[in-house]
Amino acid sequence: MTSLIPNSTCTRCQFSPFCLEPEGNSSCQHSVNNVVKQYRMLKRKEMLYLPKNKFQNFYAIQHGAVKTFESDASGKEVIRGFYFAGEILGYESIYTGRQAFSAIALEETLICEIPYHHFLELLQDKPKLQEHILFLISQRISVGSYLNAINAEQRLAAFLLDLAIRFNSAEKKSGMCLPMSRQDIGCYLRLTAETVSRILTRFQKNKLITIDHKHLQLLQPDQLQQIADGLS
Amino acid sequence: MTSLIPNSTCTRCQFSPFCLEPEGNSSCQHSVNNVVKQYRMLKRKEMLYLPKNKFQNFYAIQHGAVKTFESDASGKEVIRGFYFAGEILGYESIYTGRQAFSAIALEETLICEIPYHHFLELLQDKPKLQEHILFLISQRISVGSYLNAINAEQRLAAFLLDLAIRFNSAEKKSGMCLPMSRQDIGCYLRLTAETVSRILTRFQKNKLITIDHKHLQLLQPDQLQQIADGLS
DNA sequence: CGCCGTATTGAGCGCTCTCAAGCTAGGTGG
DNA sequence: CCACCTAGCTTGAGAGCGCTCAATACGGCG
Repeated sequence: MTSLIPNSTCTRCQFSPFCLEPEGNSSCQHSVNNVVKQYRMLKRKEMLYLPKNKFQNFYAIQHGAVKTFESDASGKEVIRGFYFAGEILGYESIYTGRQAFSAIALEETLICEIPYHHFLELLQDKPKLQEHILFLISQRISVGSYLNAINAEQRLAAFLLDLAIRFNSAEKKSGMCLPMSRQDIGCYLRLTAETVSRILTRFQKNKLITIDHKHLQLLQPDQLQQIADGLS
Repeated sequence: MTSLIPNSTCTRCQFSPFCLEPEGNSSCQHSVNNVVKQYRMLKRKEMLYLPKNKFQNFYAIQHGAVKTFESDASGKEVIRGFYFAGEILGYESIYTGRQAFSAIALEETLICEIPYHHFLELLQDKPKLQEHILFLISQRISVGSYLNAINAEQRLAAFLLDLAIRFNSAEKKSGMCLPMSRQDIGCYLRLTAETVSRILTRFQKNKLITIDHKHLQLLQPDQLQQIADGLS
């Protein structure tokens, strides 16, 4: 079992209560709870896992980005989620015991691998942590609730706002670098890449954002929120 | 704290591991774990809780049906979920500590009220139950994944199949009685009531189902599955 | 019986998709 | 350094699905 070396990402990782001592100083000794079995560095487009694989690990993203997807019966790719630094993959696979989807790195990505059985043992030892995992999975249920919005502008505006929240604040000011393609965004939002492109262009014309290939900056988040809420 | 009187629904309730003894006989003594604080009988259209209410309880449905919904910024009702006998409400509210939505009975409904803090205490006492709650919440994440399907027929076919699975098997053979309106189905599936009605009529013409007001029977579930999968 | 909420059915329109044609950026090789 | 290539992105034109609006039918209940 690899010792965890806490770093700047760890402090904003959803799993930090499981890895780090509550009183841990930021000069970062090894973690007390060795829940991380190993690290994995993934190159762009490298698979993290395949569907039907046995579910054995949670994966925490240290840096980088991952998408999960499946192919529907007619072969079309459906994106189920994007995951960024500090976020956890795996919750949705607990109940089947199998990976529900495929997961692939969108850019160079460092992953902490956390065996589920280690994790359960930790919960047994420290029942106080139970509440935290229930908190996290509860949160996961609401991810992407904006996908239900009726029209394309609403969904895309909500998606951009969601990204801004999930990226770290430094990136928010100067602009974010989207790790996924227009196609990916479209698959996630049930739109075509063309529609995504058209609406991004429209948002830019209306001075709501600047978009230059993968570089995105939100100029008027409040206005985007209005659109997301269906108020304009 | 009201003693739980296990009945036929309890055995197929998602929370039975928390209420009933593993070795419990079916002649049904009182439960050993008194997690149920009280029962509540709701009339049709009676509210179970309001949004922003403090999250304090899980609710298990003994019989009946409940819908959760919210009103978007422009005032339109958005249905977030339907819940039937044996299912649990509340998972999505753990992380905010507030009810995310409104919940209302669709028909006469009997509810078991399970205080969250009692529930957590039980988990501390019996850590083996941890795995079960993780299992259940994990399952909850995938509910309604068919909402992402592109077209109306796919979503509605998937919805009907989902209902058939969640209704008990006796009802499946003879047909199910839909507790919700066309409008509700539409709100849930991002369709208008008119579109729901038209497609149900089309399914009936094609001998996939019989539909007579609230009485629904699936004649060709396999064919519906094909439609849900986008294969026809 | 009459009322009212719900469901059905029809006609026309608009949003988003499809298909197709450029365009851009980045990489490769001469 | 530039010509070429490719993948991804943008932009346009036309088509179709599902929405809107409206009229009608149905059923439960007083």
